[in-house]
Amino acid sequence: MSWTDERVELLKKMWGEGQSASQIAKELGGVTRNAVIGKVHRLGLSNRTAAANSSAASPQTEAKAAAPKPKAEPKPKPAPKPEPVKAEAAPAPEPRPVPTPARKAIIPAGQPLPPQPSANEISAEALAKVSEIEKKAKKLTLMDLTERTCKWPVGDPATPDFWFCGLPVQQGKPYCEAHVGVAFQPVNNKRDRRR
DNA sequence: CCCTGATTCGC
DNA sequence: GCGAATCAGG
Repeated sequence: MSWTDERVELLKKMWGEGQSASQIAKELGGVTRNAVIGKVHRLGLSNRTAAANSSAASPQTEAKAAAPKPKAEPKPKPAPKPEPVKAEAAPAPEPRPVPTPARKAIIPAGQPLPPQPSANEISAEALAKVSEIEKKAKKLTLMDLTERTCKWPVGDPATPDFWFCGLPVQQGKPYCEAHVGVAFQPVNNKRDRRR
């Protein structure tokens, strides 16, 4: 793949939007993030992190014209416009989005899969967070899972409505932040006296 | 460990 | 000019 005009433009656009080199590379396809970064530099773009200048007055005259930035593209994460049109059937706000008992042969990565907060009491906070997250879930299928996609199962595996969260996992864990929250809930009241 | 960008340097 | 390898943070 070569840097056609279009590709360069997309690169510029995305870079300007603050997308990471890897994301840009993924979008462009056929190039690695290194290629993207290299190009960015050659294009004279680059460095948005220049704030790392130590107070030390370097001999290098930093004639930096950090001014003309008509770049008025706030492009933040716009308001989450949840469609008023909600699913039908049973959006059943289960108080217990408890995963499914399908973690049998599923889940490739041979991850721990400890969850099942069934008998556990999960904070309403966490639950709310989870249901919230599930809206953003990428709804991956088993085959789409990778070492770094949240493997939290949602729905009934015996149903076509079954999928895995798929959001970026929290480093190390097999789940995303929200799911780690409910999955690895402290084993609290477990230390009941046995005596 | 994963991810980010920055740089180098052979091609 | 290109980008893999490598470097340097987080």
